[in-house]
Amino acid sequence: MPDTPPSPDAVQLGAYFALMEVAGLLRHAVEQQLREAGDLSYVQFQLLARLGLDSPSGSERMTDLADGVVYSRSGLTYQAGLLEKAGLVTRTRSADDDRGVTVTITDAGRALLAKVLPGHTEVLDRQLFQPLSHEDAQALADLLSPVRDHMRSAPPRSAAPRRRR
Amino acid sequence: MPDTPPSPDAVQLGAYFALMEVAGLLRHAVEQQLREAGDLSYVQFQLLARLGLDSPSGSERMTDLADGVVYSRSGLTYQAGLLEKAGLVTRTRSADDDRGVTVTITDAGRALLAKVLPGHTEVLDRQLFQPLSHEDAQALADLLSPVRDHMRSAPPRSAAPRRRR
DNA sequence: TATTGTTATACTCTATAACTATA
DNA sequence: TATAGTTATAGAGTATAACAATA
Repeated sequence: MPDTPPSPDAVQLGAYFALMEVAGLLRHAVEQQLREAGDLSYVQFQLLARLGLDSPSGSERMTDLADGVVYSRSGLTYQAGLLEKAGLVTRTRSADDDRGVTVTITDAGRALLAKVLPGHTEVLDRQLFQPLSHEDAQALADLLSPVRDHMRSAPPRSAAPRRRR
Repeated sequence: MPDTPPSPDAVQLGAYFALMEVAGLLRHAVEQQLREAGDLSYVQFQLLARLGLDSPSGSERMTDLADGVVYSRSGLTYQAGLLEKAGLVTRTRSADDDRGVTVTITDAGRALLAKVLPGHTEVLDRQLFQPLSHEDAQALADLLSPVRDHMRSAPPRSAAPRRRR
């Protein structure tokens, strides 16, 4: 009897393709909504949501913001620059480490987030949650949360010239 | 007692953010592997996989290829052009409809797909499936398949000047 | 008239490498 | 010497609109 092969079988491959297609279609849908409702890209929304919803202080360091958004440092600088130019965040030197930069969401940023969220959740309801019961949503979160934690802790070993954190 | 609100609650929002982050991180990881192993973008891999793995004939019309890959027609033309230039697909006028174009994967395309897949599944094992049991993978596929079907049938109502299909 | 696909074009985004400044 | 962030630059990808050809 052969060992259980380590390579994904049909079920795993199916889960993978379904995951990627759903996420891709969903991202496309919410990106349109965000663009129309607030002239935001999805990445910009992610950054604002992280500052405005996840962070108690509304502030985070550039390096910490990069985690989970998976960007090159220059890409984050670019996006933060756009948000700052739009008045949605500010950038100041970090208090404890003079090399660091602290990004803080502004009132305008919070206002835009609040303005955009209702339509955003509408899209989520229509596109993602309509075929899912509340229990399904819970099950989905329970399945994906450990994966997210695993991925965060096991970043793709790239030949990157520099490492984050 | 209030009705169950239609807007996503904390559980739904958590599922949504987990889904998007996992898919984003995973895409980033597989994109690197595809680029190194076969000089393919993820979209190009999706197109080749659809032709080489899903389609029995190895052929599909441009319009059908656009479904599920969520592109503008011009974007699909661009990607198909790249694949054709690389000798991975051919484009011919469709037999039944002279307006249509049939895209067919070549032997070289199948060979590249075969060359790239082992490393691809390695990344999947390491990044996505390590924290998931086989039953978890099955559950994930079962949860997401109906969502995918729903999304395919309910495309984002865009103000697009033209509609697909 | 509607649909299929291509082209031209402009724009957004991302990554690499070089650079500055601080730890 | 290593880390935080910026800048310059180049390349890939995407969308819009105008277009040609066929149904």
